[in-house]
Amino acid sequence: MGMTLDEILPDLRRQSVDVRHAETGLWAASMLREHISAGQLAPGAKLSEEPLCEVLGVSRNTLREAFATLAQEHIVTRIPNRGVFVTRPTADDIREIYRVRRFLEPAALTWSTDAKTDTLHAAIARARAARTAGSVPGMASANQDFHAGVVALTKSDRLGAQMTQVLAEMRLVFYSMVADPLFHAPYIDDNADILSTFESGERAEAATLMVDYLRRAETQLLAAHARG
Amino acid sequence: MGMTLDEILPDLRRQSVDVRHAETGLWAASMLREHISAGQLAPGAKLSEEPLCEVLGVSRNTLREAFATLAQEHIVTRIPNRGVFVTRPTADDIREIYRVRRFLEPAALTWSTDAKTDTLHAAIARARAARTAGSVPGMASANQDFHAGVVALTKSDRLGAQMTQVLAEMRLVFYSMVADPLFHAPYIDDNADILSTFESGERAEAATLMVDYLRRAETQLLAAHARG
DNA sequence: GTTCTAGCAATTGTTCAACAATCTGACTGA
DNA sequence: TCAGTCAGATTGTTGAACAATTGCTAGAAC
Repeated sequence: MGMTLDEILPDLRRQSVDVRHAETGLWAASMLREHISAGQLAPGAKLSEEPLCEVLGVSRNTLREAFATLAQEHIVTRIPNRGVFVTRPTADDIREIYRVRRFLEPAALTWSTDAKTDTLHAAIARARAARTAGSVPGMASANQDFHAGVVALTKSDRLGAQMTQVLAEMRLVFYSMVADPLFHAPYIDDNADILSTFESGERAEAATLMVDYLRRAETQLLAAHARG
Repeated sequence: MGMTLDEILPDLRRQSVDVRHAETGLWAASMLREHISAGQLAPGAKLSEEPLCEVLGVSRNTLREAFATLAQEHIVTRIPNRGVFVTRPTADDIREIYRVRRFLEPAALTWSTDAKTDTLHAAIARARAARTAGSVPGMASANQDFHAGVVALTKSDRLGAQMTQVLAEMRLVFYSMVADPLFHAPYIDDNADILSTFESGERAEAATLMVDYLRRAETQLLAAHARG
């Protein structure tokens, strides 16, 4: 973590100057969001204003607009007069994340009017492929796609956005601790079970399975988090 | 709508200068949020930067940070190079609001571990009192308290925040049209039914009643919105 | 009279430079 | 060893400046 921002973020600078006379703040926010989600900016890392302005090629005021956006998404934590840091999730954060998921995902399975499960099947297939290939990031990504897809069944932009946000925080949880590389592996079949139960029309049962799955995952993550 | 900001917002100026060397942007945001929620800034109203800076006693940069916050809450709508306006909810917005509520509220009734219903009873009592007193704002406010209280059963800050946000948008919906003064009156008894069913332990039935209630309310609001 | 266009004024988007407030860390003196 | 204090760095906020965009208006063309 002793690397400078220039070393970590080589290609962050805005290429063309005329990217449009509006939304530079949102552009900067999405840039940072991307790099944080990809793990290039680890939890706890300090985002100093001046170096970041330099790297991004925006002014301090614009950068602060970006910080305001990311802080509201809980991706970044602002400590007054101290600075902005990539959020390092606490045990309470993990509990809150799963609290949200235990309402959102079962609700989607229970009351969604949509039942197009193509993307869900695709996500599971991708997860299985990643498992046989031994790709941990692949499994993690496919797993997130599955659960994002479940909430997408609601057809609600806002619930989808909230889920996206929560899943981004999940990535921070994984980055902030040494998680078991095989964490996702056993859950792939759980997802498949949930999906087939849902497709058979037993929605209440699918929701129950989902709650159960989420409880187990939470417990396991909290244990790993406690270990360090 | 031809009034100037100074006429509408007489007491918005920051009183003491030393309110603390941090969070001025959040302070400005909450100031605007309050006045919008209270209806003193009607949907569609333009929030020009320069006059507002004058009235609030903050700089344009700080005000823009506040705008970024409010825009993310959908309280305010930003049109590039045109300005910031108090959101005027569309029919689609209403549908999205109720889509969110139809997942959040039944989910809270179904899977919340908490069952403390004091605040819910209190809200219903307040609604009834407002009804006999003929106070439309009183009924509206008590009704919102009830439904916010339902989601509060989840004990999740984020779901609570999302509900708060959605209810703020509901206020904008009412402000942006001539709603039937008796809109809330018949729903008070629905709320009471839902609560007693929930307390009897029939959670699934309570959730069903809630979904039904929300569908009826949505339909009625959409009709009113279509009329003008 | 209508439609199109050029150009001007007003407003937003963004940057820059400055200063105030606060934190950090190191140095001091018991 | 341990408080106190003092400079240096960083954040919070401001005001002014300039660039880009929009909307309006006054004519020009038909």
